[in-house]
Amino acid sequence: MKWDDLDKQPCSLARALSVVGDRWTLVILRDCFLGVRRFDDLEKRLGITRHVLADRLKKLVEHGVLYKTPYQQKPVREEYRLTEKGLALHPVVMALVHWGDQHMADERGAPIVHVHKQCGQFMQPVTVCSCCGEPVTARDIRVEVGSGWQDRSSELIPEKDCC
Amino acid sequence: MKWDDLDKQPCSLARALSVVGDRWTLVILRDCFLGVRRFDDLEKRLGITRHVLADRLKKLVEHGVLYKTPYQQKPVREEYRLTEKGLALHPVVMALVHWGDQHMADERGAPIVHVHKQCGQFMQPVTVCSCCGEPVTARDIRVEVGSGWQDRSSELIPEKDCC
DNA sequence: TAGGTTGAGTTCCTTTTTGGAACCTGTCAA
DNA sequence: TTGACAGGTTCCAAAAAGGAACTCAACCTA
Repeated sequence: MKWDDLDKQPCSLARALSVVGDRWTLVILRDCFLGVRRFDDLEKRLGITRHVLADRLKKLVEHGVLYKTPYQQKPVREEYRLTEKGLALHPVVMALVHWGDQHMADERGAPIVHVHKQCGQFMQPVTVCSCCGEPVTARDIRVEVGSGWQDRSSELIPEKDCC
Repeated sequence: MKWDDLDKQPCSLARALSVVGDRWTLVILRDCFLGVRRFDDLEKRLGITRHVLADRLKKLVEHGVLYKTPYQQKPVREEYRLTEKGLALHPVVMALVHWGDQHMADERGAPIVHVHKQCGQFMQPVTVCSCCGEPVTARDIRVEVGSGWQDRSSELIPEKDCC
C-alpha cells in the first residue's frame, strides 16, 4: 500500500498518521507547541531542509492543523499557528514526550519538564478513562467494532489480547 | 539534519520519534496492541512491503519495544510481542486514535471503540495532571528546563506561548 | 544609491528510503 | 515429488529527503 492511501483505511490511527505520521511533522508541531511560529526559526531550530519544511507546513495548513496569519505588512510576513485541531494534538505530543522521558532519556533525566499552571506542580501526563476517571493501560482496554466500521474486512480485529 | 541524528537531540520527543516516528512503525504497533503477532499476519493486514516490515520489526526489537519468542519448534517460528517498554506506548496510540476519531473520521463515526474492562463503559482517553488529576490541555502547560538539559543551545525554549 | 540583510520560499542535483515483485530456506502433508 | 507455509532476502525502479544555491520583495546602512 502506498502511504497516501493510508487515510482511506477504516482506522483512526491510520488517518491520524496520514497527517502527522511522517518523519518530521511531529517535531515541527513540538516547536509550534513551544511557541515557535516562523519559517526561519523552525528551520534553524530543527535542522530540517527548507523544502521539506515548506512542504510539511503546507500540508499541515491544508489539513487544518496550522493556519497562516500575517504579523506584518510591507513586506507581508506570515507566521504559522496551531488551530484548535492542532491544539488537540497536545495529548499526542505529551504522551510521546513522556514515553521518551521514561524510556529514552539518558542518566541526566528529562530535558524539559512541564508545569501545570492551575496547580503549579511539575506534572506528567496520565491517561485516564473518560467514564470512571481511573488510569488506563493497554491491559485495561478491550476493543470493539464501532459505527464507522465497514465490514469488508471482518478479520481486522483478532481475538487475541495484546499481552 | 539526518534522521539518524535525531535521537542525539536533548529532546524526549525527538528521541521517541527516532524509534516510532517513521511512516509505518505506529501502524505496526497498532496491530500489536490488537493482538497481531506474526510476520505474515502483519503483512496481510497492513499492506506494507515485506522488507520494510522486516526492517521495522528488527528495529523495534533492537529498541526493546518488541521481543521475539518462539511459538513452535521444527521449524522454529517466532512471533513478536510487546515488551513493557512497548506497552508503555499505549497512551501514544490511544491519543492518536482519539484525535483521528475526533478530527479525521467521516460521518459514520469511529471505526473502533474502546471498552474499559474495569468499569465496563465505552471510554475515550483523557489526559490529566499527575499531581492534581485535572484534565490538561496545551493552554494549561508551561514548559521549563529540566535536569537533562544541555545549555549548548540556550534558545531552545522561546518565551512565547503556543496560542 | 549601491550593497547587504531578512523572511519565506524554489530549484537543482545527489543520496536514501520505499514499493513491488521474485527468490530462498526448512518443514510438513498429499 | 510437488506444493504450501512462515519468515524472511535480493533486486530494481520510483519516490522522498538532504544539501546547496538561487529568487524576490522590501528594508537598512553608509
